[in-house]
Parts: sequence; structure tokens; C-alpha cells
Amino acid sequence: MMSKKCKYALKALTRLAKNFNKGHLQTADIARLENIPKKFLEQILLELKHARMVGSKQGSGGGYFLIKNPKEISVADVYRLFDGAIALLPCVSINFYERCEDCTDEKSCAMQREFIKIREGARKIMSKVTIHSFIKDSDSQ
Amino acid sequence: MMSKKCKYALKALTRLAKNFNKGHLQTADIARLENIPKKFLEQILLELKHARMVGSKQGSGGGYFLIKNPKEISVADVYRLFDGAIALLPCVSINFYERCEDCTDEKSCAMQREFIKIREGARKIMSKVTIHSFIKDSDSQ
DNA sequence: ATATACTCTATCAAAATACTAGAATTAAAG
DNA sequence: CTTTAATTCTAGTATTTTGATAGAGTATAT
Repeated sequence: MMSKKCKYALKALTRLAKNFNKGHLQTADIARLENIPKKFLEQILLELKHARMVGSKQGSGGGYFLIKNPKEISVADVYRLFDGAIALLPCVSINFYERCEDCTDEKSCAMQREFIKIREGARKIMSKVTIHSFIKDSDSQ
Repeated sequence: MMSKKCKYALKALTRLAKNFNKGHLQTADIARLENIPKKFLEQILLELKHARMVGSKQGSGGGYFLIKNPKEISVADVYRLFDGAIALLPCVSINFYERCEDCTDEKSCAMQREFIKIREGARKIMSKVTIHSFIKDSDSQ
């Protein structure tokens, strides 16, 4: 399961993607349209900004806009930003590697080989689905 | 990431699988061999028993033993038991379906279709990896 | 100047996670 | 039949994570 934060981020990004290259949207509007608590969404958009997926315009009449092409923001990217590793075990994670404390000898661990396969399966499909995949033809006009 | 509980369960099942059809193993021994806190492991083995993956013999000289073939216990089965849904969103889960509160109209949700694909990818590979996959040739003797 | 909207940090309640404790039950063995 | 050793079961607990909310600060259009 992904966190609500991550799901909200994907929905906000999708909303911004529908408006790609057409100016900016305000937090309050995205929050209302997507049923996301406004103050929570502020945090999320700020994190997305720090991750350079969105840009912002401050002050009265400001808002947020996508700065990356929707086809270049994958579910994997957003998942890693908010929920961390895609791998099921820390010891097989590419981006969030950590030793398993209970593991005496990592090299002879028979689980690693299999969990690398699972990670690769998840990683590939989550990398292939992008924000653009969420935009239906009727919306992309 | 899977929980430690789930990881411990997989390790305990693997240990029992190496002893499949060769009598039973005690909690204390599995705990020592796999570096799992004993009291925590007791809980886990009990849950595995209730799920009819392992059987037990009570009293002095008792212990646990596998009752399913190691090839018929998949990572997906164990994951669902301890960590719940494999799907990333509750609304696309087969075994743990729940409505997304923030979703106004599930039928027109553009995210569902893609998250079903992700679920299927994860589900297939996690179903294919079994406890038997964790037993190296040198151990299976 | 003022209203408006993003920026940033702190706080908080509830839930989940990772355990621990201890009493009850069962069964083998002397 | 009593002791010992093992599973069974429920409850509790500390820590971390999650899902928010609060409010002060900063920037900018009008």
C-alpha cells in the first residue's frame, strides 16, 4: 500500500499535468478538485517543488505548475520521494540500501536473489507508468 | 518495504521447509538460528498455524513443522497474511478492497486502470516466488 | 498598503510496528 | 502424579510513522 500522501501527490501532479504549459493552479483549487486537505496538500506541493517536479509563483495570484513533462514523472519517482524504497527488503534496495540487522551473512542469503527479482518486477512496471498515463484522452484536450 | 514480522515469518518458514517431513523444530531453535526475538517469533508461528501453513506439537519436546509443501507457500501468501494488500491502492486490491475516501467517482478514476497493471505485475512475481525458492541446493539435502 | 498565496517549522492525535510479559494449557518423562 | 518443557493466548508498551493542523513568515499583484 502506498501512503495517502503519495496518492495525493500523484493526483495533484495529474491535475497539474492536465494544465501543463497553460499557466498555474492554486493549492486551494487542487485541494477542492481532488478532495485533499488543503494544508496537507501545501506540504506535498512544497516537497514536489524541492524535488523539482513542480515550480511555483508566489504572492497574490500565484500557484503551482508542472516543470517536468508528465511522461517523465513515473509512479516509481513519486513513490520513492514519499514512501521510500520500492524493494521489499532494505538489503535489496537500490536507492535506500540498508543492511538487515538479523542477517548474519548477506552473501549467502538465499532470500536476496529472489527479492531482487521481485524488486525488478515492481521497479520496471512502476517506472513505466507515468503521470501522463493517468490523463484520459477526453482530459488531455 | 515489508514488515520485519513478515520477513521473520518467511525466514522461519524457510527453516521449517529445510526440515520438511523430518519432524519438528522448536521456537527457541528457530529464533536462535535466524536471529529473531523469541517471544516475537512465538506470535508469528502462532499466526502461521492459524493460517494452516504450519502445525504444532504441544508440551515437552514439542515444536512446529510445515504442513504445506514449500512450493505451495508463496511470498504473496505470507505478505498478505502479515502486511495485507499487495496492491498499492485499496480500491484496486483483490483481497483487501476498500473505497478511496477522496475518490468521487471510482468508475471514472484514471488511476485505477494503471494501478491494476502495477498490482498484476507485483502479484504475479510474488506468487511465483515460494518458500522453496529460498532453499539452496546445498541446504535441501 | 493590503490582500492573497506560497514557505517553512512545529505540533499533535491516532495508528502501526516491533517487541515484551505472564498466565494458561498441554504433554512427555521420571 | 508431579515436574518440566513446550506451545497458546491476551495484554501491554515504547517507538516510529502517518495524516493531518496551526501559525508565523515571505513574496507579489493591485
